[in-house]
Amino acid sequence: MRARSEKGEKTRLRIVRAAGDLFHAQGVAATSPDQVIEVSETGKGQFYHYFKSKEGLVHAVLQNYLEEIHAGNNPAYFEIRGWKDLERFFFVHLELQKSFNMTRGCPFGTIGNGVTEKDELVRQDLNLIFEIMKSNLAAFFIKEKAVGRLSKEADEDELADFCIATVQGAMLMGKVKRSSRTVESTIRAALGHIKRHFV
Amino acid sequence: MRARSEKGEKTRLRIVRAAGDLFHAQGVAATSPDQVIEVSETGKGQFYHYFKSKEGLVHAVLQNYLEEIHAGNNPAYFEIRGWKDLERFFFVHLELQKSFNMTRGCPFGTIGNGVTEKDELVRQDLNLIFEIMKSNLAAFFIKEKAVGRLSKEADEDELADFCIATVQGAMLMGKVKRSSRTVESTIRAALGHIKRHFV
Amino acid sequence: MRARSEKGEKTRLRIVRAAGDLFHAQGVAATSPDQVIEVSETGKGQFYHYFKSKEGLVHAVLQNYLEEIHAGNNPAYFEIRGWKDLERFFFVHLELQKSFNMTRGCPFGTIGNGVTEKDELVRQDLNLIFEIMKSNLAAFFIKEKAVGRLSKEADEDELADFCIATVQGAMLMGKVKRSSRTVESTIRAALGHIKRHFV
Amino acid sequence: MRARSEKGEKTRLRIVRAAGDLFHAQGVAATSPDQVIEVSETGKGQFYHYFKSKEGLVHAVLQNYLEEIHAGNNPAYFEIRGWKDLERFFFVHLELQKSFNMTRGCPFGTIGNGVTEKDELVRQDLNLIFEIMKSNLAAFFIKEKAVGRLSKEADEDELADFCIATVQGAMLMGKVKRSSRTVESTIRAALGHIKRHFV
DNA sequence: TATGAATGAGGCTTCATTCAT
DNA sequence: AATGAATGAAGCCTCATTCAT
Repeated sequence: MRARSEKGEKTRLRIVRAAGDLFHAQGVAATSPDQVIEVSETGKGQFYHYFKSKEGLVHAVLQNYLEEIHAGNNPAYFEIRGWKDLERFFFVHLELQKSFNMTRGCPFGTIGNGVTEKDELVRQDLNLIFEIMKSNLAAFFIKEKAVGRLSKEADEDELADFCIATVQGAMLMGKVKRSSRTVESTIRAALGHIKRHFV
Repeated sequence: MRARSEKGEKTRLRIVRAAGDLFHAQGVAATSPDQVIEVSETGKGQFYHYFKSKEGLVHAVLQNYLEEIHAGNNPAYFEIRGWKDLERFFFVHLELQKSFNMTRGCPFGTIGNGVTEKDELVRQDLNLIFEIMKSNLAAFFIKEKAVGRLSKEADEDELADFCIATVQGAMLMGKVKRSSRTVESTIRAALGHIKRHFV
Repeated sequence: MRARSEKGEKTRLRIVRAAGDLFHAQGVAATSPDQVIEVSETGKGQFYHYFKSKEGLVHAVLQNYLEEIHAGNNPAYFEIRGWKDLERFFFVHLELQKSFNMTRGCPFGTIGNGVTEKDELVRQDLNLIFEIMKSNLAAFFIKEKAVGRLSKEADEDELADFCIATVQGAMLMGKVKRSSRTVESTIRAALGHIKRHFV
Repeated sequence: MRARSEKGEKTRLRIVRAAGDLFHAQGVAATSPDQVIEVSETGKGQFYHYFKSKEGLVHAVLQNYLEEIHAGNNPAYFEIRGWKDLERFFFVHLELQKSFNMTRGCPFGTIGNGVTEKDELVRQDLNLIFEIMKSNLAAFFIKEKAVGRLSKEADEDELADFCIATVQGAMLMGKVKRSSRTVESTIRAALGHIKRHFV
């Protein structure tokens, strides 16, 4: 029983991981079940055994990211406890991008970009992920305000949204330019902007 | 002669416009030549008469944007002469997005996000467009610095890149959230950041 | 298991056989996958499930001929043990052609004629088939020489090549002329030539 | 008037020559009007101005060969006056093939190979060309018999057909093998066979 | 004579999914 | 859980031809 379900998990995970990587590299629309099947070394039947459709797979990939985030297994998501962590939040994204030679953007941004009006489910999945990211950032700002390090006028939610948008925009530009330069300068500018609200 | 080329141009333009809109709405990967053909009300053969491939069409669409920009026919691209124009630069993007009920991002960002390593040509086209946008913004900052309104320490190129990345990120988030709220707050934050460099 | 692979084999074979016949009738270039699909009564997907491309199908058709030859199931390929068999080798080809009312040539010659520089794989497949044919003929000549019935001066390989070229040329002319007359006379001349080397 | 028709002739000829070469290289079925237009550097309209269809073009190409033959401008067709000329007839074909690095067969054989039941016109064109070739060869044999150099039992027509079939078969095999070796040995064998009928 | 726009059918291949074992 | 056969729509592109100028 154990062995069987373990093996099952493994196949499912293999598919999810292969799909996640392909979605990140080429986007959802450009990735076919066949490709995922090939990369994950599974069979056609297994694919539709675990996922009811391609959209279901996108959902599963996103769920998997969520689980990683909750379990603290995702290198880009960690609790932000201090200013250093905030800086790390920005630079961890740059490093991710660098590790792909600036050929990819943010996995979520890439998926989000392809979302159309018929992909409502996926859009909500992404929204949730970004909300969690935002809460994490906002929580930090709230705490900083509580201890008086962050100006009372600062809106913690807006600051958090600003961080995320800035990272997304920077990564997108980094991908188009195939260069980390402006990613870095944009990140530094964003950090500079936030710092101004600190006393 | 005239008439002929006029008619030809018309068909070609119809295709380019239909494609531009579809790419903006669904991304390049999710848009098929057949769809473009249908929307533009052309024949299959005409498509490949004017464009050697789908990639060629993407290139043509981007070239078309460039021409619009150069001719001053693109509502989002105008010379930035003063602070008001800079604000307008940001808000014009938000208005564009609103006009599609927040279901779309930036046309260039959307295309850029789908770019992979094999779309080098398209990537360069986009790069050029963003470079022109950047020059436009940087020129404004340079002038402001010259007249002493912008701090000497400010890096005009970095400020320009920051504007673009910020707009791109904001629009992407706006699309995922289907909401203009954070787009607006992000834009305001960005403008606030830039203002700080002004005396 | 058995049943599955049997059913699979059946579809695959149906396609291969339909393709083999169409290639023989019209040549490879004039035969479309769609035609093969229609004649074999399969689905579009199945075609590409079993063959990775049209060229792959040509390869498979040729492999299938090879298997028939090895298994002794091809009426045109049988071990040549005596002079009667050699005559039969020639006339079996004429009969094949007659059975199609002189509208077709040799299946291999027809495919071979359409080969271009980019069809290297197919060319090699054909080469192999002709080599096997040649070995069969050469083996006969070697044996005849061994027992002293064939002149010592005769080159067995050249005789074998002569047989094959002669059959190919005769069939091609027979097809163009839509007549068996010159096929027959050419075959007789070739046999006459070979006989001269026998004592 | 002159100038116009001359220019016209030139365009037509350019198309015919380009087509002839492409047909020889890839066969008729694999050659499209577009390709011919491109290679001949003409326009679409010109193509259908001079030829009513692709089949019409094949016909024109073959007519052009016929004209060359009649005018004595085709290097492979010359009056056979003696044994040396007969040898030359064979070797001129081998040389042609060698000049294409053994990647092509006989132009007529290649076209003939693709002929199907619906290409009756083309088949007859080819037939005519082969008949002319045959007459040329047969005329030689008749003369040789008349002067007593060729045995009375020899059938001049059959010998002529044998020559042609042999050359066609040899060239086809040469193309498949990408080698001149067996072409040469087959040609020599054929010449040897014919010589036997000479006294 | 010449150019090239227009057309629609078809060619080759992949996609997304379901089904049978 | 796993395999892979089957299906048909669709995707990208070329073909052969006609038409307008």
